[in-house]
Amino acid sequence: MTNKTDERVPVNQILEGDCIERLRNLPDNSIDLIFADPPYFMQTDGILLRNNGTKFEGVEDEWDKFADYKEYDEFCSNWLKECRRILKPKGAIWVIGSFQNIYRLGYIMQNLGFWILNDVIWSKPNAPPNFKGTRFQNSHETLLWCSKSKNSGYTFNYKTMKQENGGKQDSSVWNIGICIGQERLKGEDGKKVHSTQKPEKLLYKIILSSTKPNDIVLDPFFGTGTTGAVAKKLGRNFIGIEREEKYIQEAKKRIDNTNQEKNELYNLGLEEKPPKISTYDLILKNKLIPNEIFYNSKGEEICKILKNGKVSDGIDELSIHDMPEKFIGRRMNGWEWFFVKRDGKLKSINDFRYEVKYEREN
Amino acid sequence: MTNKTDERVPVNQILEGDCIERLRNLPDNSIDLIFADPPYFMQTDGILLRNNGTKFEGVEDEWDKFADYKEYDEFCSNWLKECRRILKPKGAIWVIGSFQNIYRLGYIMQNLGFWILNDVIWSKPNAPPNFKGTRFQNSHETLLWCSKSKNSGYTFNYKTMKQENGGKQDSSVWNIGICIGQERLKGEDGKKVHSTQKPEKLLYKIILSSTKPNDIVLDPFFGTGTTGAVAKKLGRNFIGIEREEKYIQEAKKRIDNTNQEKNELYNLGLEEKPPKISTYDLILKNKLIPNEIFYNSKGEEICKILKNGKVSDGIDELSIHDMPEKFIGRRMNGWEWFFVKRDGKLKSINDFRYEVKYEREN
DNA sequence: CATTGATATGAATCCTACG
DNA sequence: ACGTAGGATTCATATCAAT
Repeated sequence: MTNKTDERVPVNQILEGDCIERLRNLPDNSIDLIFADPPYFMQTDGILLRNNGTKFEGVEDEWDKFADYKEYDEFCSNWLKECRRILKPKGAIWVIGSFQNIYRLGYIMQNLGFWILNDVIWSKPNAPPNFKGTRFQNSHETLLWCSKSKNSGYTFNYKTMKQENGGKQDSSVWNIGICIGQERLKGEDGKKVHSTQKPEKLLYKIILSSTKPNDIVLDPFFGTGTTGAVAKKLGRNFIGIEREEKYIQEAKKRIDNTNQEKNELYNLGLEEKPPKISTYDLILKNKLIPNEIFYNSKGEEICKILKNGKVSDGIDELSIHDMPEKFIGRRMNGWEWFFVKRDGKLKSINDFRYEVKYEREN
Repeated sequence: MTNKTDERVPVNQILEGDCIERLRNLPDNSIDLIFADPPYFMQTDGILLRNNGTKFEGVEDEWDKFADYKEYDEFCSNWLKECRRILKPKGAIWVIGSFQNIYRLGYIMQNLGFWILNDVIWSKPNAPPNFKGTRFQNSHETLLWCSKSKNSGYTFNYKTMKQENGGKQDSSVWNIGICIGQERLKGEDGKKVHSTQKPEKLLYKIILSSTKPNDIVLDPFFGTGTTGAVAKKLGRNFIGIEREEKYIQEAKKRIDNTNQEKNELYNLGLEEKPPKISTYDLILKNKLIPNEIFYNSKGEEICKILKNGKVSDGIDELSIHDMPEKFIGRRMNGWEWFFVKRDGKLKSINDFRYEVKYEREN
């Protein structure tokens, strides 16, 4: 099943030119996810030497220069407004920054109506040290994940991320190394192509957590196309916007050499909701027997199932979700709380819903 | 040696009443460090809560004063302005918040002229989970450490923090558990006094890293006085501002039951600079002999020391810091780079400075 | 081939006291 | 305020040469 496509939305392409102009050409409500890695406005001056006397090559690019906060704020306000316009109602945006700019971005985004879902910390185990010993080593960057507005929906593939995190709920602090080694794109001179290339693992978590297959992921500061490469691997569509020809060529080459990866996880099978089949349906299908006993997970007799699908403890006739409250003081998901006996063993009543679903489909 | 005290500054007391009013009564340029744990703005229900979960009482009966970002921003702008006014020229401020409010705070602080030195992540290994599985577990809070302005000085006890961090430069991500167990204040009913009391370890790192002994640490949202208790332990002075009588009583009791801890680390011996004794002084003291050879650490002959304290390689007469550039291409700390021979063994010229210092003091 | 050591480098608001 | 001289300062990882 593919998403509906809007012919005005040019997917899997890099749009060359000014970020704000290109955004203005995109239609309202057409993008599922935006990842934006804008200039940070680092405000460094002079040169920084390592303790061994070599020069640290930070960001000296023209694209990171702004006159003052006012000019930077205006620039960001403009591209963020366009981003919000083109997002689908249930779309979301991720923005990355560091302490130099992230407080500008967060403030502006809240004022524009974006709703922060999480701020995520990219903790870098291999960040450069503070050579001069003047502050704490700056070993993280910050990501803002926002829905379009306070009450708008959004995609979050909770179970998929839990699985990826070793079975534990994924948290707002991500430990990911900076992009070095083979992954770091280098030119013929052996120097890094882009001064701030992001690691694919970062984009992997972003895209996997908050898109569905075939969604459209837009990156208004595409650079060397990490967003495009990861989107392609995961079976999502991308749109890149980039001004500099040098980066565009590298990105095209990179994405052409990237293939979609076969991995069932990316199709979000873990996110599938249980089949909508009621206890009454299970009785009609002869999965549950009217008046048979419902047990809890410890094998204690709790109540019996009635032929109308409700359960009774001899006093009250309640839904399977309300009955647990009489025993443990709060409502529960009855599908996971109740068991019946089959061949002398406890069997979750939830299993029967999947059996019926399977039988229907085969 | 104690710091100069300003009689208008009431140290080691809790000032009862409205935060901004109390701040207004403090003199300009009188405080070394501020730690602020301000109310944060919960837009979900329109109620303003402290990070410790207690309701924040603004100006009497004006709850809706904080009904939107604008009013919250004004409140923060007001107390932050006062904080900046009362800070000494080389003073600094730490502010803690979460994603709901930290972007307001950071933006306002930058606009007021505060200069961010680091944003520090308090990563909580035992944070409560996201019960509904709707987002990433929010497992961190953010601290902003700022100097009064871009070029103002500040205190950073680099070597002390490096020592505390197992010999490695301390970083901007701090892994500290939330406050539980014995440390957690509980009322007579056995219930916690605060829902999210700050751990002492957090304040310990803040105060130890950025104050000197006897400095004055002000907390305008004092609560139950974690800042005061840790300041006392470390041999620093505190000033608390708190509006609620209940918390003032708890804080007083707590601080009275706290004692200054004896630990040489807190006196910042590690931060001491080498004695200011020149090579010329060492010649006068007969530690160095005019025209003797200076070696590098490999025992190679580099130059000779002249009677005026400069060194000469037969061509140039330079300082001990400039001479290494002729041999390895960059300036070095000559005190650590040069050696002389005594009893046939290499001896660092730096050792002589400590010898002279010791002889002077005894 | 495995191991060791030297070298290179990464979004950086990176010195400070004194005259 | 500004210039100058003194002198303090680095972590993880990849690569490559040497053993």
